[in-house]
Amino acid sequence: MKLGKEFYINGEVTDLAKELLGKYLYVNNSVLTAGKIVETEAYSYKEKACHAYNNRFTKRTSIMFEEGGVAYVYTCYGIHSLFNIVTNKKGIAEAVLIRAIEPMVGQEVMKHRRGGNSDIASGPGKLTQALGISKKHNGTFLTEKEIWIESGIKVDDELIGRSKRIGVDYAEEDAKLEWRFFVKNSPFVSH
DNA sequence: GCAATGATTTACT
DNA sequence: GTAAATCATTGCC
Repeated sequence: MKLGKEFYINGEVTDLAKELLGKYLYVNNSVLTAGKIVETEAYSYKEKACHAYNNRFTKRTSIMFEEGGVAYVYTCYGIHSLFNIVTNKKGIAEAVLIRAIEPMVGQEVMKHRRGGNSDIASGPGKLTQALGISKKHNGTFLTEKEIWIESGIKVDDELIGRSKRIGVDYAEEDAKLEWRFFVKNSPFVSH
């Protein structure tokens, strides 16, 4: 069942990041592809690792201030597109980064998009490549029919791992926040 | 206009 | 384990 807007608007961003584990991410751009979310990270205007830290409002971050339920896609290291889900109410800049999925639908297409590599979506840049997500999806409503989330299996609390976020060492004390969530023992989380 | 720098991946030693 | 690839965004001049 497709998640409605209310899911993205209510609740703490860290709780949402955790709840997204086990749900299904669908992308339909000419071909339908989907996977189970197995790794996420939370970002908030309250901490330094976030692009919109301290309500920093630029052309890029403006999308994070929108109402929850839209996609925030941006380019990292000039090469990779990273896919985030904007959460919370309009004016509150928070988002969940999707870091890894377990391929479920359209695996052959995803593998082909990844250059035949069987390591399909174990990382934020890999996942967008496999699903065909690019910057043109920035601002896409997840309540529409191009990208959406469906409720999946509930991941048992005991199977949810928690750690510091990846690649945010520059964020000083906020780099220590344990805002990364992943499914324990899953071979599909990032390396 | 210009220089600095990543919410990464890949290939190599 | 380490390093190169590679460019949009940002902030400052």
